[in-house]
Amino acid sequence: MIDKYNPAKIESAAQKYWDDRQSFAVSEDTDREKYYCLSMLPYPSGKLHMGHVRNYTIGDVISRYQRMLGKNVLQPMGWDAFGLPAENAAIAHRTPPAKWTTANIDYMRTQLKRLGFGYDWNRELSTCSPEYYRWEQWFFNRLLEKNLAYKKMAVVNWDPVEQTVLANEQVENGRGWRSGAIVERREVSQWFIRITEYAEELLNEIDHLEGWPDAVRTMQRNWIGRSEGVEFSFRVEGEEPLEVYTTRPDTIMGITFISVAAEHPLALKAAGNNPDVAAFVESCKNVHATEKEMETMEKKGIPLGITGIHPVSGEEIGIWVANFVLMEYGTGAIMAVPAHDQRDWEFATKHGIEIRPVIRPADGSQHDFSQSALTAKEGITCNSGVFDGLGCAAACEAVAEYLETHGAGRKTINYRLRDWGVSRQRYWGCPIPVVYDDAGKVFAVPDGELPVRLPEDVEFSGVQSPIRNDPEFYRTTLPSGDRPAIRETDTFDTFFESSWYYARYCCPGSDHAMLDERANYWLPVDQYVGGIEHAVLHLLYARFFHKLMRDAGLVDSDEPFTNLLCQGMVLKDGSKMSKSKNNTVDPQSMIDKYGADTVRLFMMFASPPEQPLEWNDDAVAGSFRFLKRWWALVHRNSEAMATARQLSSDQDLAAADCADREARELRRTTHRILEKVVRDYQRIHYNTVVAGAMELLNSLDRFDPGKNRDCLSAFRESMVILNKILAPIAPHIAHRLWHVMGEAGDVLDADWPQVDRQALQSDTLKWVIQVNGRLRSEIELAADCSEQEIRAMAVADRRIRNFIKDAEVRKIIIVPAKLVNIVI
RNA sequence: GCCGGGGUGGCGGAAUUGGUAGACGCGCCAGACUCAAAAUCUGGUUGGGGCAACUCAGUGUCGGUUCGAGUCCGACCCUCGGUACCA
Repeated sequence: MIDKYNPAKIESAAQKYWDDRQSFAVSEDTDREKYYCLSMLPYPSGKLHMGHVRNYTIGDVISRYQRMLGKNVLQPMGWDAFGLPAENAAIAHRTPPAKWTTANIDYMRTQLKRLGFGYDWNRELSTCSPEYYRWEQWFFNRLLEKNLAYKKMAVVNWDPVEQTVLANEQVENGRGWRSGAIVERREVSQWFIRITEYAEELLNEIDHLEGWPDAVRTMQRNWIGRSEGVEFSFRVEGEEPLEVYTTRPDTIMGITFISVAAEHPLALKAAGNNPDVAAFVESCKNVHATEKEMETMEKKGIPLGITGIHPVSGEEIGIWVANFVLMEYGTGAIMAVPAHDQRDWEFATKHGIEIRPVIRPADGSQHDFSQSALTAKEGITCNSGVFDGLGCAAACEAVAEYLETHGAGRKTINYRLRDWGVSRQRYWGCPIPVVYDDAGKVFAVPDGELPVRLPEDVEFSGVQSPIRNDPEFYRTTLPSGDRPAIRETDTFDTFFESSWYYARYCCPGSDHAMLDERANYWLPVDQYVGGIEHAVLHLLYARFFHKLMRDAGLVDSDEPFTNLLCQGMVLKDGSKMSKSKNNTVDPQSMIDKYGADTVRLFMMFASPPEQPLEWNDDAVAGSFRFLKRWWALVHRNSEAMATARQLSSDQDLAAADCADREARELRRTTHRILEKVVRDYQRIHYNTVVAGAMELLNSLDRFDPGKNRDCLSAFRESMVILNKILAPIAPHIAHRLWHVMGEAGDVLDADWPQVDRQALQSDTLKWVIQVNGRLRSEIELAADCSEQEIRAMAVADRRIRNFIKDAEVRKIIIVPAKLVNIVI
């Protein structure tokens, strides 16, 4: 009677085995090639969801495969533990955020261990621990020293009922998510990091990130949003010159009005004298439009009653305030050319402003300016005086040069990217380590006094950050110690923590430095695995932080992540699993029912890692069935395996020239599959790896190893290969069956199998015969047939003769070892 | 609008550089075992026609290149994701 496959039992035994031996603890070893495989760390929300399981299984398969290739593999895990949900839970359950977070971490850690992921738990970190965030505060001091961190006023979402700042995600249709009150835009002084200083490098380096998906690279390029143009000014009577930015200086002679943003100083000043303008400016302030509304929003505006002088023509141009001009981009003011910009065209048409064409199509065709603007940057300038008759590119140059020589403007490069605002008016985050004197002057907290600890034993009744009302926290003294000071009560954006954790994993226990020399052994990360939702923010901030750390002498690489894999979503019934859709499947219930190996196997088998995965309960049962069949096969043949081991040493296997036809056949199948599996492991196409393993199991199931010695050793060889190719995906059962088969050591550290090219050779070849490119017949010929013989045999085939009949054979194409195409 | 994926059986998905379309699995059908069912095993399973050998059609649509196209080129349709009054 064979032992029944009992996943719960063998999985906990395997996990204990690895744990006792510290199988996944690694250290620096310059003799071996290192491989750093990293999965994005989870937010400890309570329990794992299927997206986590998929993400971490992919990472674990990569890690275990790389280990079998002989590399020194680091795979760490930790917790992105600061954040808003802890505060919400605190209010709902009257538990301090720290307690709630720690309990979640403890539970989720047991879940990760239950899934058998090969993490080096000695490196585990939690971003909410003072040992972690003190280095973040220390690094902030370095940024302050370099003037890469600064304070300025910035607009926030303010909930007037709750008297608190809201994150963008907490604003729903312009209202606070909890209070339902209309959200106001309020200016608050906040900390910023100068990411724009690195915009050029962040953009240029994208070209070299060849191991990243194109989608992510494109998104980052668009996010940085570099554009080349010209900045110039209009003289305004009694005012400072009005600066505008344009990417189309070639259309400068077509300007018929100027627009400024509602927050622009000229608009605010005009609002002081003109109630209509004031009303308009006010109406713009309260619009917190959703994307959909933005799309269809009407172009509204009102004249300010002042004019600017055109820098070339000297013409007086009316200045308007318009709702579609953004204060945050460029100079907050634009030159408007309705003939060649669609928004300006719509605005001019509505307000009866002149549309003055200054570009005509290069092909001589006519454009109907009463219908739309001519926006293509291909054409010839006209009605433009000295700039007439130029192509757009040449005209841009000419205008830029004119403005420069006349002192009215200059070429500039503009970025859409803004400096990174890192202040959050929240409790559950890393305290920003500064204090203020009574005049509001900023003082850094000296390195020696770090960390500024976040009090964890807090009463969380209302919505306000408890430290704002906690004098014990905010009352302090200046670094000099001689005067009272007020401590900053804002905390860092949690993206701050997740921007450098990958480096900290390399230096566990380092309590004298943020990073030490170990970081340069492991970095950069060879393979990063995570969700596409982090394509821009997290991945851009982490790249930025890496460059900051490089320039602070902490790391010597330019980029943190060499290869990036973004796994697809987990779907159920065609849509993303989510609580709101009530279509979630709890991973824990699946693990309890089938075991970790089945869940891992199904996840890898159901679709390629980068594609979405459709959850299917029946198919999970199919994966379980496969593992049971494998289990039974190994146990059924354990005696044969023992005999095979006695008969043949490894050398015999490698040199096996198998006289037996069936043994040769099995070896051919095995090595054909192995060749494919090796390619698919490298391509990270695990679904076809599993398909290959299933095919191999099907062959082994039908094979009789007892026939003779050749069969026995071919069988053992194939069984060993099957175990090895499944080991990264279903590691527990592989571990157990490796020992059942009596193989030495752990499969975890077994060598990756080599394809035996000789085994792929065959005495005969199957040829596909086509007539005019359509499959018509097949023949099997000796492998050493000459081309002439192949030709003759193909034409002589019964079915082929039937197709050729008396038609003339014009050509015969032979694809070596594959097919013959007869053209008639 | 722009950018990036993706359209292949009843379903999830396979198919190096153009070379046997549908690997592998799920589901379904039939059979074996069983008093019966479950489990397990064996066989079948793209659609149409035919008793069969066989034959015709077929990878979103239309056209093209080629001895040969799921794969390459052109135009279009659908779908998923991202993103935007960015001047």
